[in-house]
Amino acid sequence: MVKITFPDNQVREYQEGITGIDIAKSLSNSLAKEVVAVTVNGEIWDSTRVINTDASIKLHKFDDKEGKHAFWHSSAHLMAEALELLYPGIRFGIGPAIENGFYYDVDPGDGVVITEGDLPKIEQKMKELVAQKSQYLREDISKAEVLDYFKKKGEVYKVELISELEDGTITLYKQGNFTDLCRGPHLPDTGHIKAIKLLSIAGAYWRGDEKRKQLTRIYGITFPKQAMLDEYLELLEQAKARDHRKIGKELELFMFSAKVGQGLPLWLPKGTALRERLQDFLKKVQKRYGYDLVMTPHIGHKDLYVTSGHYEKYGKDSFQPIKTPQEGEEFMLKPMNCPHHCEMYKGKPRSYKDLPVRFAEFGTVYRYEQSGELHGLTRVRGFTQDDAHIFCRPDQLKDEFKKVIDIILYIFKTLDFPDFTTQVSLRDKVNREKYIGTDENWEKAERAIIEAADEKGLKTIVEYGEAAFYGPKLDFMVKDAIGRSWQLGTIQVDYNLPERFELEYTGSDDLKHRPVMIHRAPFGSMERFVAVLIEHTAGKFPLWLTPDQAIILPISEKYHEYAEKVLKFLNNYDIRTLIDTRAEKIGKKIRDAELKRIPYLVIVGEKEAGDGTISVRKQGVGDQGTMKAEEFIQIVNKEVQDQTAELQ
RNA sequence: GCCGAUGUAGCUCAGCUGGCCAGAGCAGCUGAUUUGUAAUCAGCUGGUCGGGGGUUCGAAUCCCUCCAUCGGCUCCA
Repeated sequence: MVKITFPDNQVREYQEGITGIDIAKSLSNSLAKEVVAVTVNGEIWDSTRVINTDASIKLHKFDDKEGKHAFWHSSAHLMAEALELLYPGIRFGIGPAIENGFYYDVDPGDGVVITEGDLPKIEQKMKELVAQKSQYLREDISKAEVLDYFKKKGEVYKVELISELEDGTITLYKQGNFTDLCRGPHLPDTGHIKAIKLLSIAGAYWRGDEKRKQLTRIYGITFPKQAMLDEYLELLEQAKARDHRKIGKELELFMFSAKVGQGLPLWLPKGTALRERLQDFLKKVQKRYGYDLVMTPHIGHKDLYVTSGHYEKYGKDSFQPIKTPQEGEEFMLKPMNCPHHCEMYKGKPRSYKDLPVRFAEFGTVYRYEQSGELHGLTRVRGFTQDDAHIFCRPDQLKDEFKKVIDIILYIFKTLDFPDFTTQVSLRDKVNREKYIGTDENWEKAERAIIEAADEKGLKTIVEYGEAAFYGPKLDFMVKDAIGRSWQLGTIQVDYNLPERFELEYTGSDDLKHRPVMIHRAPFGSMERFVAVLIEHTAGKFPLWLTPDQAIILPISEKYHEYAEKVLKFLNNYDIRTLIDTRAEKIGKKIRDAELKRIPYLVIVGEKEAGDGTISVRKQGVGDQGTMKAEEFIQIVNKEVQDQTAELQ
């Protein structure tokens, strides 16, 4: 007998040779049908693998992370089996489970191209294989034998992978006629995979190396129930409907022009109004936190970036320098604001009493992003950072860091991003040559960040090796309304630039000291943030931010005069109001205003003109009844105040 | 930059196994209607079929090339 300990510490005895599935069966038959994997003493196993010792276990269904992983990984194998049947001679790279589904990188062979049009056919073949309910069989085989097997098959990618594994036994999984190198775990059989959707196809370099062969990556997702797939596809539809590129066009917020150049956003009047309002908001917050607003030009002398080190690191891949016609002096489009700010810091002698110095700038920068990487407003070649650089004494670092965290938390709160995660990026534990600065400084900075985050109650993930070469950082990822994560704000400690620019302050000891720099951008960039805000709100911006707060809809031309009066009145009270005087029926005007996501629709007709009132309709909600314009102004002001409460 | 796909009116899309003057809906304009909470009716305007080159008697349709967009890869100060 073996003793099996369950997650709730309950212990039961079973026969030796029992499997996860058997244990599940002993609890309930329905559970047994759903179990896809089992954690045994901390290791994830197939639910069909025999347990011969005492063990603590946890059963996994599709609804937990481990279960999904096994499910999708098995699905990747299933797809591979289908591909091998459809494309004889196909070679396989890797086929992992990912956050939403799985993919497999394949080399279809010379001259063979798999396109999206082929996906239904592959899906169909997978469904046929599901019907066969082939078991996933685990085998331990010696490395030499496995190598031999894959070599004979001509699986060059697998051979490469196996060669790098340690000697000894290697596990293979086999289902039907398909055998793959794999650690597992896998489903008991293919019959579990009830719903299949292959989503897209893309090129992917073998082992992520652009110098190596580009394989074909096929993305798919599967579920144990058709209804779950339908739900997932529905979510994708929703995401599509929220696409900031689509909404940005519809609401006339921004546009692109091939003639102006790719990746160079043009902010239309409505988008500009939105962005200006966001910037005003930030300016106000930053002013309160002791920032000084500065402005610097869009270009800078090449030497500036040679000094900062950026020229060496990024110069080759940037927009190339422009030259003055007479002297041939080289200037670069500003790729970041910090070097300018460093020069401003150097503009006069600084005393320890002056620190921290905080320079904030909505600085527009230009970076040569690879053409394939451009994406709406989230990845562009010209963008405006909500940038600031704090120059402080080392002893002020932690406090300054905490203040920046405060700003970011406040911004997230005001803009209604309640759900976010943070990541502390530290030096690599082993490989330390790539970092500049002394060990002492690094340790100080890393400790400052961790403590600051901790004291602010942030739950952080710590990632080693993710720090920038010049210092550790703290990144903020927000979750949007439909659960997607977006990387936004960042706070970075920098020992590099103060060194390179030889920044100094005079200490109380009358000696020269080197300040520490903090780079921080709560939004990252205005472009990126507006994109995230659009996707988060689906274009229904909060009242205080939205370009147009209300629109007056006269029932007919007869009430235009009264409507104009109301318009003037509302605008006088700073309610951003439009009017729709088209010869359309009220239903049409309402529809169009709703589609434009205008928060309040003000309807005026005979009744309202008669007794000097307005009829208010709230976007997405409906009729709010009749009231005096004064009353409406109060409602709007109250809502704006509530949304920006702590700002007052 | 790489792989694959796409590019037809301001927008969404049809036509694309080569062949009557390239179509529809919405938007726009004009007129009628004077309207009560998500699309009033009629008429009209509008297109170098992404640009260039080629094949052909004939190209939106086939080929080449460039540009842009989309999905990924790589990159991201």
